[in-house]
Amino acid sequence: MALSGTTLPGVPTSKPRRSPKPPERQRDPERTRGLILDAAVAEFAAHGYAGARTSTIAARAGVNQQLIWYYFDSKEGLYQAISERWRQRDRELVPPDTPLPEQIRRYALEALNNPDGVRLMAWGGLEYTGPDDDPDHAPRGERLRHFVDQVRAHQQAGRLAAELDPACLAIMLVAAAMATTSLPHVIEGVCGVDPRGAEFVQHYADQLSVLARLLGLDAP
Amino acid sequence: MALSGTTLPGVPTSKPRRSPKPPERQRDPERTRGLILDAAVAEFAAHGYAGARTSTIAARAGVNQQLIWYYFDSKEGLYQAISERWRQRDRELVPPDTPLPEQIRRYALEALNNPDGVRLMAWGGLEYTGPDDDPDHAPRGERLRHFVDQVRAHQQAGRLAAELDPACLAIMLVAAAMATTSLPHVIEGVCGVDPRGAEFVQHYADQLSVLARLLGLDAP
DNA sequence: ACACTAGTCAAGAATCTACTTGATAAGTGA
DNA sequence: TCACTTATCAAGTAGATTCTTGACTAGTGT
Repeated sequence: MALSGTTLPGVPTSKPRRSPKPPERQRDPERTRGLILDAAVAEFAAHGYAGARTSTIAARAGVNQQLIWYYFDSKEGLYQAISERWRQRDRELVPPDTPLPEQIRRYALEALNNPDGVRLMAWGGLEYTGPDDDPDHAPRGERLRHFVDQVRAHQQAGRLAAELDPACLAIMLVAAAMATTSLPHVIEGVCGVDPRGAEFVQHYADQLSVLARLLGLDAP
Repeated sequence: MALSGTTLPGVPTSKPRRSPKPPERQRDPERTRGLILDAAVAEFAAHGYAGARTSTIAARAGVNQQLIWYYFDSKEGLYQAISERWRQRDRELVPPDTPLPEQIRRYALEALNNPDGVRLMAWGGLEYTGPDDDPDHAPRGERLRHFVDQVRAHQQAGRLAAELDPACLAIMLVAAAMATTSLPHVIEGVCGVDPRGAEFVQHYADQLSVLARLLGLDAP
């Protein structure tokens, strides 16, 4: 693949085909990488993988498009890189000893605090093909199993109805917590409000913690 | 734009550039339209609007690509057409006088009976920009408001906790009902089962109706 | 000083993809 | 039977999009 000229053999073109002043930026690889990653998060969150455009990412980052390939090899590589970074940031999301209704409430509030992250998670579900292509699979599973364990503990303590499968309940709560992001069309249709506005999201998050309490998920 | 040849002027090429036998199918416009629509539903459901390819749709339908433009004008027109058809099919989904836990259960079972429809709804949420670009907006709102009314009736009859906002609860339930479709990566991560398999979907749907009953949404 | 590497860029190649064009066969009505 | 419309097809075109090439420049070690 490393052949020099593709069509014409090596005519040593010495014409000065360069504009006189390419004002190159101050070099800072770490910063450049970060700019691209930030722009990529925004773009992938907004349009999903298929809808995202590398040209838009480069423009948003204010760098030359080629740097995407220099740093990340491909669009796919860039996508992997942002979920990698995601995993690291996501660890200190909610202290695990927080009461469950409050944990749930905070998850729902992520729609305000971290809309891109929630959208990435939602896109991930629709674009999901199987655990093998999902770099975030194992860590996410672990995080959520801990949540399920807490639900189960409440059940074993007799606060939550015995008929409920803790894992299913956890999934329902997570899905419900993401609704302001994943189902804005439904919400706007039924309530007529801006489903991503602070007012509604806060109200909705409160309601979700009420639901959790009604089910018996509050502290003993 | 309607100039004939772009690069070369009109040389009346009379060369027989046609293969001898294009074995044309039996003509049946209604059927052809239907084939395209079916293929489009599958493709849009699988990859979303941006990820869908008109060439794939035509191939899946077994027709010439051009027929998409002949019948639907554009990719966008085709997309509108499938949501139009959707609206009609969706009417007789669940009889409105069914008890709420059972309604919810059936919604969750749509993941098995009509996976493409559920996925289209999920894509719609992420691709949603506002009510104006959403042809399904008004009818969906109406359908769901009716559901909310039923929830409210239970509340006014004193069976559902007064603190809960019926609209929010309805949204939570709908979001939860879609989880096997919208969050397969989460489910597989936490349960380790195939989130779209019949076994899990049925279990999950049952659990959802249990939840509805626990909240007081069963018949008086 | 100076060679060497890593970071940046402009320009384009290769490929994809929605959409067009023009031809032609199948139906249709007089 | 014959003009005319409708449905279908093969072969494009235009423009977008991912990725490559080759040149150039700012740092870095010696």
